[in-house]
Amino acid sequence: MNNLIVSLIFDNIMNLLKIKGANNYKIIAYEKASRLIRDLEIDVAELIKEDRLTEISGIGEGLAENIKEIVETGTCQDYNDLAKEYPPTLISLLKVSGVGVSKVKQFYSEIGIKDLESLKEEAQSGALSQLSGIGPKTEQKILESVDKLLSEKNKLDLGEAAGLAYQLKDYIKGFKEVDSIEVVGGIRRREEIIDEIDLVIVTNDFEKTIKSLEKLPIISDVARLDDEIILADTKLGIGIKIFETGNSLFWQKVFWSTGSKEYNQKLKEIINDEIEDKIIGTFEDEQEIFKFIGLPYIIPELRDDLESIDRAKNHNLPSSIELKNIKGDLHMHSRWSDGRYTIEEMAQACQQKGYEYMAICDHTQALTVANGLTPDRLKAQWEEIDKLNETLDITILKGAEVDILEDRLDYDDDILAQLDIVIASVHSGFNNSREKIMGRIMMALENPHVHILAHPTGRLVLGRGAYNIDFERLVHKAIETNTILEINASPKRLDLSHQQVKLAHQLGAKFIINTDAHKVKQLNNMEFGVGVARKGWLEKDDVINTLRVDELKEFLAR
DNA sequence: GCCGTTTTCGGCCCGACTGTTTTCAGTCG
Repeated sequence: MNNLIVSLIFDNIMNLLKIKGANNYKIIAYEKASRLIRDLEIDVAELIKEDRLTEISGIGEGLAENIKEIVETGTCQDYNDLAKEYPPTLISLLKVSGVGVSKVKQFYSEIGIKDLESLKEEAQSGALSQLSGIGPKTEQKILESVDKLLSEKNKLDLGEAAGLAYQLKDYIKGFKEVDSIEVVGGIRRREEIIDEIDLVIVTNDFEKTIKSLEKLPIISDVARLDDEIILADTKLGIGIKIFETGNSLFWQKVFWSTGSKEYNQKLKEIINDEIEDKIIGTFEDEQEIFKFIGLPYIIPELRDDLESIDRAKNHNLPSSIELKNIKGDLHMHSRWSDGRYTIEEMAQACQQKGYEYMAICDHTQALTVANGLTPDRLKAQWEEIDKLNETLDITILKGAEVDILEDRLDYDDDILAQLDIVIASVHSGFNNSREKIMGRIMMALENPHVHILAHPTGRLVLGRGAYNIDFERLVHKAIETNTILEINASPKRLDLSHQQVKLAHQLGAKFIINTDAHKVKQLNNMEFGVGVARKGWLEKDDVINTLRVDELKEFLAR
């Protein structure tokens, strides 16, 4: 539980150092350390105990001292000093689109703007465009972005929220007085944006549990709402709601706190009073509750889609795809472009997951910022893949994530024809007109060598809207050209969304679930992609990376 | 702030493109 708070404070230090205008390498050092600590498999407290912090490359004496201080006290002097100089609320301004360090400094020093609220006021009054370098267009753009950020305040994407929730679950599980705990609510339903972490616990000492929670550095405040509910605030902004219940009612509580409000209302309509009165016995699991009320089991992912209740009544629910059905991951990067691990390291990790196959799809030459591969470097990469295929117990496919440029793909057809798998995607011109961006995507879909359209809409969860696309037209073209639509499993993308998956599925599209991993750890994001597929009513056969390796090869050779 | 030494300092370093503004800050994977 310590890693998250260390990472958070280092992020804050990094941002305040940027605003202060500190040495860039110092900033990079904090940024890197924050990432290292966040991705660490074990708790930093363990490393401190064994005096091994500085064994991590990137953590020196100075950072190690700060880490120790944070683990002991929840903060560190370096951060406190910076926070005295610059209000930490300034960091939120850096997220505003069109605003960087220099504008934050300008806003703060010239008109005292120190948070999103005051920036909104000044932009609304027109005071912003009076400053040098800011015109009415920038002011308007800032205002729009600030409104969006304010509406997203204290919300996290599914990946961050679930990461925190799982850590909390593990931590609370260790309390002696706690018998059972489960993550429920939006995280269990696999909502893409989470505004509250919901947990159900069975504890025989409510007060003691609250006291233990208060000790956690990531938690800023714990309060008791009533006999059954604990509310807590976190330093990540998101709130936590903990439902306390007795042992005999644990699964009922899990059941009722998983569905959305509207969903539970509709469910109650079909559960008559007589049955409801009887749902007080002890159940072994949720399956038993569904059996008791006379419905087939409805997966948590569908418990905000009212249609699933009607379909359940008619015994017409899908046989939803499961994580264990996934046989391989076909979109990941290596050090050849902007990934952080070698092909061998990625392959070993995929092997450990029990995958039969994987594909390395590094970026192509136009994406210079991501060290995209020229055809010559691509061919050199093939030699490495050939060698690994001889020794490893997993099939590595040769692929590329080819950039969809203005009027062509980033590799010629003769190169594309030699690849096992071709993924096409847009990484430029996000603001193209509908006509232009659709023309580019249509061109890619029509290319016979392209198997997959990756992150088809370009949206970022809590970050950026989709390109200006005509989604149904895109789907129809994908079906016509036998191109697979990607469900990008990165919780920052979840692109397609579950609503789009449901629609495209109805239209007849086929899908693939890929992680787009740039690091070994991101291969774990597959569960979030599968969540989108389940929310989108998909079954195993709708998703091509559930095929066995020989079936997949046959499919790709088409 | 970290690292690696020709061991106590010097090197580390995305960069082309966009858009609004009038010279440069912000953006992208």
